[in-house]
Amino acid sequence: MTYLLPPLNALRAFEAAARHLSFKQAAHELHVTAGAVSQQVRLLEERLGVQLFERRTRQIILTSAGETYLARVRDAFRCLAEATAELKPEGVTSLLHIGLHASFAVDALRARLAQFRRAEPQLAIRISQPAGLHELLEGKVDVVIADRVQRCPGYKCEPLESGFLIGPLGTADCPEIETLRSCLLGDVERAGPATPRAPLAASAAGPARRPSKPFFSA
Amino acid sequence: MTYLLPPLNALRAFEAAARHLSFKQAAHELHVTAGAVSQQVRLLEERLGVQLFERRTRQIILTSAGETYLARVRDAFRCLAEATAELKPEGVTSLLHIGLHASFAVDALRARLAQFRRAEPQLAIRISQPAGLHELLEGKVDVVIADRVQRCPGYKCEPLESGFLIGPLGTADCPEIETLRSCLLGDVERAGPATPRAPLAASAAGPARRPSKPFFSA
DNA sequence: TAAAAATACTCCATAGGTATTTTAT
DNA sequence: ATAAAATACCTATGGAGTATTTTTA
Repeated sequence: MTYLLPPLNALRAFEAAARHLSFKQAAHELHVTAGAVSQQVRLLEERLGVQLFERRTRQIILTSAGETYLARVRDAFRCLAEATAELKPEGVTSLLHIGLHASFAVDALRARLAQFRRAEPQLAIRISQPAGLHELLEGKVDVVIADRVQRCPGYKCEPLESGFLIGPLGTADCPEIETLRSCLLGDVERAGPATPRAPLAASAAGPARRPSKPFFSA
Repeated sequence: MTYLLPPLNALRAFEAAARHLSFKQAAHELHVTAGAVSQQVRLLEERLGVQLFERRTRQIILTSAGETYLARVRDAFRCLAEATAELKPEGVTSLLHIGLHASFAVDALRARLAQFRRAEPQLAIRISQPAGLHELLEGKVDVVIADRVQRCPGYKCEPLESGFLIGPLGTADCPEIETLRSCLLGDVERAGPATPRAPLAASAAGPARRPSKPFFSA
């Protein structure tokens, strides 16, 4: 009972491209370049030996094979996404993974994060720096703290004193993130003795491209 | 409508490991080492923030979370595998991708392959060398010609004059492969003028680990 | 000419290998 | 003593970036 599967990452590229009928838009969604999507799709087509798209100038359209394939691939992905989403409740956000944009000094946030820890003592916290929208999108972190934001469709983006807290839309499910925001804003009363509030350091560094390493180090 | 998916390759490792309840067996199925599977599963668990296996000595067992997850992941994979399998008929084996083990000289097979081309003139053929079970399992080639075979569960393995032709079990669906085997054996009459038969060169080189490059070069 | 896709490189992050350690049978 | 899994370290491949070309609206 061993499944014979095509390259799964290429499938993702195909699915996104087919949904948007555009390599460029797919690339935007996946946070990669159009060239990467083009490559992956071509790879998939070669592997399958089936043409999935018909390339017109400035547009792509699905072949009939591509159309039927899309439907089924999409079902499978939805299935995986749902299964994954429903898996979490098991450990009901016992770990909050916070991503910090490169432009933030961890030290400057230390006091406020300590406050947050006291407010949510049962919650484990992990900090990763640098982190950007990438990491959020890929599920590597649960929230990102950044100074500036370009575009984050599908995400909730709330202003802080200086910077923004970007998290998943369905924050209703995750009150801890609201608490985090409160702590970062400073208007938390119920959280132990008031600590002197260090100002948020927000220097304007270039956007961090990739996380250097510290993900999942522990 | 953008899906949030965990690393898909790690999912494959998990699925195989969960099915076998063994990293080692899973590694064998996936043609990687046990360490690789171990890494991938750990990565997945960290990413999900959920323990999927309980590690005992010399064995692993699924946590309840892992069990429910397995069921759904397996469904999704089956869905993908079926969709992919049913996709081919569209282009009804218009391209046969033949993998050649490193120990075979392409030149020695040239005459017989030419015979095969004449026998199946409508069929496009691609040759890749070196190729091993890997490439077959991963779908990079449709058949492999090798001199020796260790273990290939789930594959049809037929002897040639010298060496073996290894292909998918359901060869009933693919008469072309049978024709190929006939040509390689030499007992083909209906295929044009008889050509002098070059003997199969089968030197015993070490097993080729990875394909150097020529896959999908055209 | 503009805009999207194809293409040809270059690079690096990560998947995977090797070797070693751990642990319970 | 053995066999499976964990782990550390290193290598190499595949995926992604940049730059360029192609094509037609």
